[in-house]
Amino acid sequence: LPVTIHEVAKRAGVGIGTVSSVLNNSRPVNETTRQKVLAAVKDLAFVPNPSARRLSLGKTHTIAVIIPYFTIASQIERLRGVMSVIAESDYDISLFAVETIPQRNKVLQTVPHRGGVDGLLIFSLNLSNEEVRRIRQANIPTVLVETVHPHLPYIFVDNIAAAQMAVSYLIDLGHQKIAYLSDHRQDLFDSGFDRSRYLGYCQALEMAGIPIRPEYYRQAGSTLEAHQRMIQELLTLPDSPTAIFAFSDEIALEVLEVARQLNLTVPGDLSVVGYDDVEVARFAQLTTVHQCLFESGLQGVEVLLDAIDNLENHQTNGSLPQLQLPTELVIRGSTGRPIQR
Amino acid sequence: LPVTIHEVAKRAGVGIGTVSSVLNNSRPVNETTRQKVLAAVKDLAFVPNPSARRLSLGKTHTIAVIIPYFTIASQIERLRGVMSVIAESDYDISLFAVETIPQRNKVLQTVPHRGGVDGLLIFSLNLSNEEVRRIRQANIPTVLVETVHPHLPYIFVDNIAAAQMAVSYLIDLGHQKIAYLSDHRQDLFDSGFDRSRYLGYCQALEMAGIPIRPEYYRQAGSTLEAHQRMIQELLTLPDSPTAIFAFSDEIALEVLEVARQLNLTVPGDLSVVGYDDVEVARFAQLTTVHQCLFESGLQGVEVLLDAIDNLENHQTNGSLPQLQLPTELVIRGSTGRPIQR
DNA sequence: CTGTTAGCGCATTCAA
DNA sequence: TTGAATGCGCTAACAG
Repeated sequence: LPVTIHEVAKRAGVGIGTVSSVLNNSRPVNETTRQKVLAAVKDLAFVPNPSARRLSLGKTHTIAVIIPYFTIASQIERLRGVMSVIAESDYDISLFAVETIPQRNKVLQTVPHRGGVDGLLIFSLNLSNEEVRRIRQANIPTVLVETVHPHLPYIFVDNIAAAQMAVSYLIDLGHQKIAYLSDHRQDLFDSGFDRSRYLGYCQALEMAGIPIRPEYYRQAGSTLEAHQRMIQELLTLPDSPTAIFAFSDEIALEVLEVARQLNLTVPGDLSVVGYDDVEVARFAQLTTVHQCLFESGLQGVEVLLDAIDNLENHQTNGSLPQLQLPTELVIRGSTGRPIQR
Repeated sequence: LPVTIHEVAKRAGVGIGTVSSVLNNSRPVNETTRQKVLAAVKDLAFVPNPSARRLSLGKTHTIAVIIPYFTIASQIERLRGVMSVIAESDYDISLFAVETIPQRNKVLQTVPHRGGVDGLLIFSLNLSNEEVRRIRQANIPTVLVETVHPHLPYIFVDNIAAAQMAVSYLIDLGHQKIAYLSDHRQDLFDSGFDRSRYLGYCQALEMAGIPIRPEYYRQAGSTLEAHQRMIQELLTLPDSPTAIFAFSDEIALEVLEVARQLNLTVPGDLSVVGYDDVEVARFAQLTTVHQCLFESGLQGVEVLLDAIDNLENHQTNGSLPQLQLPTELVIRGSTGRPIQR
């Protein structure tokens, strides 16, 4: 039932080569015959078969996007950045969300080798050297977003510096008792963000000569209830913190919620800093670390599409694009000077 | 550089037909030669070229998912449902997020006709009869999720009934002054949810003999600030409502926030009901309408994959699967009897 | 049981 | 400027 290039050619009274030429502007065509072809194409509502094009051209016009932590708002924002440039290109997105370790491994083993895509965009996954070796061997352009590897292009945000900036700000406000709230749920794939941010937290404390107190480092519970309980414990410690630096806005908002339940005023009794600057953060008056989420996805595809072009043109660009995106501390109402009690 | 089936055949000392047979179990193969082929495949790390398979089979093994309102948590949850079954199948997902009307129209015109996918899953978009006609003419299996059309299969939630249930619950609690908070941001594509839920709200009031007061119907602002101001206006009305039924959990949470700023107690001064039952709703103790988000996506693909199979086997299943998923009112701490002042 | 051949629909080279 | 022929890599029908 689907109409092919042959039927168009017959209808226009030309050869299939001419039809192809008209459709792709691949060679000059006499204006008269050109119009005949166009008319036939329109009459028959002809659309070239993508599978045939792909086989003939050796190009899929598709990129794979591999995303863990798919439910997290920040990931979606990155993906939106990707889609914003893809929508304007002639590429499609093939989506692979990974939610478990086995799934992660399976996707990473198969997708790069199946030849179903022209390029790979990998979000937030720490790749082993072996995995990177196999990807490079598969000779498929690949760009990392929100994760790094020395042998691959990446778009990255300096989590350590950002965390340090946030905590230093709290210290400058006069806080000495600052806790760090991690979220081990987000570290299912050992992405290392949590470690990086904790490192930045420690560095800031050290620079200020403030000792690091183990009871001020807390991992999130896996259930909402466990999580809430953990926050309560932290806030009702004998020597409870006056400020909290949270792994994410989501966690920070939970802290605000628990603080309310405990009748703690914010920022009077407790200052809270989040991370990500998702939309609700603004509404909740949450001081937070803004990172260029949309932008990171956008830049990621752009680097990837460039890499694909370069591969086609056999341009072996020597240096890998490894970009670092800036972060910014957005100061709102959830932080202030500590009140001495 | 990529290895083809011919090289495998040569290496195994057999014909390409045999290699194909082994790989696809398409016909019986002698166990000895079978092992030889498998060995060659492994040695050469052969992976069949998907483009070639697609062309030969006339099947892309890909489904398109068209999604508006991509940033909304409920959409992501539906998409997760889709991916959960796709991950276990041999299909891939091609993602089309639409954020503007022109984009919506372009995607709806091109994607069904390009032949790049075996099926279409369309979320939350009201299709015109003309658009449906063209889709059916393209003869590509299509399933609607969270929207309906008489001539297409769909997975749907009865918004009217759900809203009516929620508002009736508030009335049963003793509320008479109940407001409905819409979100016109979500209605960029005229999806009609807003209208449906307002209709259910009106029906519940009418059934209870409560007059509908226009000042109790509010549209959300486009900016967060405008939105907040609108909520404030509503809550500080001379004869302000004692209960609010919100279009979504996101809006309901904003109401809770504003109520706090106005020193209104919940549920003492104000009862709030949301819609969607997203994860944070549980944490915020929000009474809300739970709908089967994950499930709706899951069922959507299953119906779609069935439709694709039926198309291949020329089984013209007479009746269109048009399923309605149940909703449930989840009662938490944000609702209670009104306090007479 | 297995090798060979003929498409799948298109882009592109080679003649004309 | 254009038509005809070749190949992309694979599946499936055909013939042995």
